[in-house]
Amino acid sequence: MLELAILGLLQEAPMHGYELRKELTAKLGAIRAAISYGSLYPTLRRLQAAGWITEAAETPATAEEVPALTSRRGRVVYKITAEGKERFAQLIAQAGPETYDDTGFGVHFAFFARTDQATRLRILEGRRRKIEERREGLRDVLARAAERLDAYTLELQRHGLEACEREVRWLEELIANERSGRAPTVPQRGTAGGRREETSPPPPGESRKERP
Amino acid sequence: MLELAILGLLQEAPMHGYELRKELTAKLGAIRAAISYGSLYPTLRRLQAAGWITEAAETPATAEEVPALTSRRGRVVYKITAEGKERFAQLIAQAGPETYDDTGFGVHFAFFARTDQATRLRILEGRRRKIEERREGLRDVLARAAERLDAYTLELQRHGLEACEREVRWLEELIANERSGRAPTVPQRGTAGGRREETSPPPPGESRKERP
DNA sequence: GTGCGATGTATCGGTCCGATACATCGCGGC
DNA sequence: GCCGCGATGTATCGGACCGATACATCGCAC
Repeated sequence: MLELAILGLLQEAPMHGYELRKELTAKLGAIRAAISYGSLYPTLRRLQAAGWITEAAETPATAEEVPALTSRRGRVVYKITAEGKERFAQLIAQAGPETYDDTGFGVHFAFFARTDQATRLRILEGRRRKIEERREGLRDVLARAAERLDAYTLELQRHGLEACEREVRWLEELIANERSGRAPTVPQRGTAGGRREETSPPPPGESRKERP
Repeated sequence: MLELAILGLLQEAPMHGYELRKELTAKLGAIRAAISYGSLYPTLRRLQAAGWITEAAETPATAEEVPALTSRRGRVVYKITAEGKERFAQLIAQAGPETYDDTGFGVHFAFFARTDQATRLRILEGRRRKIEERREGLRDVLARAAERLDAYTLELQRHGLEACEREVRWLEELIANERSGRAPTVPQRGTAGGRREETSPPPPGESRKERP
């Protein structure tokens, strides 16, 4: 999952680790907490070893002045390669079971602007199916095992059930939107946000802006 | 987290691994997918090594008949020890930062019936604070970086923001409930569920049923 | 009588996290 | 002048947890 996210971000611009983490946090903030360096750096190394990204160290021109001590560890800028772009396209198009769990779906969704419509639809429907299953599981527990559970556990289930129902509705709207027409904007429900009155969503036709 | 959940469940009744997993899934189904055996069994072993639980193998009386082949691996029933109960009480009362993330909060909440009111309040408020921070982060992104993001990413943030606002409201109600009176039941919003019209929530006074 | 789904225990490789360490840079306060 | 301090920046280590996999038993439907 991290691999996909990094490849996707580096496709927009070359970046160094710290920057990458900030962008990742901004893009995925809705679905997960900030990514840890303990995952980020090893993954970068892995991607580099596989040849999906390359490293372009920022040596400040006059480097041979300071031989060994202090060692001047400049920022390391990472850049996606042609193979990396292929890899990203492959990862974004193929949908395994992990594509539909909370994190996997979130990451895929965050890169929907670079995903073709058929895949978008497939992923949205897969996610809906998964949430519907979770919802049914919760309903079963609530209907069949309610007397075995204490009031707090019950309230937790009720809250979870409501969240499932809400997400299914959200997905329904997105799917309907996707099928006929474009633009992911779900009709304003008056509630959250406040801003974005007329922010006309530019038709996100497939994946414009292929080259940097 | 798994450690806490296992200790909590075993406090209600001795169980073997498979059963434990099912109960875990029923109790925590609202917050996370089914727990993996790849986590469960190693954790059981760890708890056993620490002395929090003991193993009571179900050897069917006539065991010496079959010496080595087929080896008859009966179900292994786990039982919590006195030290384990202490450990549980300690874990449930102390709240580190991990207590407020999605999984940690869910597990703690699921055992609120065995938690004293002061701790319940502390955890609910900590959780609220954390969600409020996440909410502010999302609002910032939406307000300040909206034009940098594509329509799909924006919609993801909007959905996440709404979920945050909803959870804060839920927590507010629980906190208010907790402060004055008892019973975690949030006033019915007509939506989800359908059942539970008059299911009078039995006053879950602190932790009744201490001994099995 | 035989296959097949539920029950049941267990391991292995891999992903990701949290804590920790350490170095540089700009800026405000004394 | 210089000192601390928060932001920037790279990096590792141990541990928690997952997904795939393997294997064995039991009951029952066909």
